[in-house]
Amino acid sequence: MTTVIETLNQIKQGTDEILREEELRTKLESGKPLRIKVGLDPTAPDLHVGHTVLLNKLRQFQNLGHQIFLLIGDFTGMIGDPTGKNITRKSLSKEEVLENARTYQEQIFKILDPDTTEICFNSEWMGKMDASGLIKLAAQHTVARMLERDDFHKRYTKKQPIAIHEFLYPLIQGYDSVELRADVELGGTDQKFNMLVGRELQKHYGQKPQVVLTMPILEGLDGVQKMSKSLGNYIGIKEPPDEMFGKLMSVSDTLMWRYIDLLSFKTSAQIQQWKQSVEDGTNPRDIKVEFSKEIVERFHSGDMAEHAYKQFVARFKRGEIPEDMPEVTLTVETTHIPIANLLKEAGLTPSTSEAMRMIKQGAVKIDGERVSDRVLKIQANSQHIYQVGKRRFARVKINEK
RNA sequence: GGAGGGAUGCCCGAGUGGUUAAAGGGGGCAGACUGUAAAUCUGUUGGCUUAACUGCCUACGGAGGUUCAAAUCCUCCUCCCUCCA
Repeated sequence: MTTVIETLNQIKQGTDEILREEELRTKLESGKPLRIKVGLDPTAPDLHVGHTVLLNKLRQFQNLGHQIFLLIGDFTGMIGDPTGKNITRKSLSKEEVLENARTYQEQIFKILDPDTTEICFNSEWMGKMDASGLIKLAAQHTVARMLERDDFHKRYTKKQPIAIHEFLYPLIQGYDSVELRADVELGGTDQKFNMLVGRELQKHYGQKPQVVLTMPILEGLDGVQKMSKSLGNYIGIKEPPDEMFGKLMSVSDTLMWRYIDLLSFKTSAQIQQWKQSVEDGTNPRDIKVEFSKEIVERFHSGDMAEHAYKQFVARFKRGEIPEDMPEVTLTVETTHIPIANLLKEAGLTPSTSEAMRMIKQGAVKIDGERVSDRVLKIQANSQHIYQVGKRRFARVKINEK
């Protein structure tokens, strides 16, 4: 029989902050399954490894017998979380929201247990709320307190615009906690403010305030901004093994420790040992390989992880041509096609000008042979392997019309 | 309601009539090197085209106008910021 203290310690591991810990303890002591809320943005159905930091924590709660509520913010999606960009998002249609939700489930149940996961939409109650309800809700908070929120504060002091409706976002998110009667809400550290508003609102509506649990946010591949699809610095959990492995390997030697801390299931003793061995002269690359294999195995399989590793070595250490590559067939009007046009048509470069540049820079190879002639014509009825840079390959077949 | 300031390429940001496809930085891409798609150094970074930076097209919030010539001047419009009320 594990004690509440042990459970609490287990939950605390890897978290950024728990507000307030005593309250969580009291809730756990009640012995009842807790209602755990987590909010999701309906616009980005592609989950990346950054999300899994949070999801793994949710899974842990499930393992302890608690109930997860995945709240899809389809109503709040109309506002868009004010992240410093004053772009008004276009609202999604009902169908799009449902479609996105379905994609979410598909991915999320790779980690969560469907039996104790409930999916809900905040349009359910927000769609019904009328203007007077909204005013009542808005009356629960003050402008000064809103401006305490870090990014509002920054924008305000930097004289950047803040639209009134952006203030509604935290209020609605907070109100969701009221509707769900949440005991605990989980989110990234960037959600702290919104989640705290939930506590306030729950008190106003006569509920016990939820415990707010924040998880660290994983930086993207650039090591600076948070991992997100829109910034293109992410590793998606659905990505093919080779791609996933490569991206993990491209993480810088310093950033890799952050990834390991947040994503690896290795014990902290093991991680400590890794750090020590690098200090003693082990090549960080070797640790990165170990770690990358672990992650690829988690989302694919051990065999695929091993295979991805072998491919990686072949391709980047020995400069070999990969096994799989896209096959493209082009049909040309004449007996030949200029190389630059071919590269564009085959999708290896976005434009012919770019193709010209790549040739000039020595990035283009045909069947492994570097191309230096910018005006090279490729004969029709031929098939070759074309390469641009180290990572773009295609087998292109040219037919004459 | 009044007064003033601003909108430039993926992002930030110079540029106030011509040599501006537009300085500089960031990011991206490529090459070299290597221990990896790390780090570092170098190059490159609108599109189509040509033997050739050769020619053409598109571009400085939007629409007009002045001029041989406009990102730069004028008019109107849209959006944003500041101060006053």
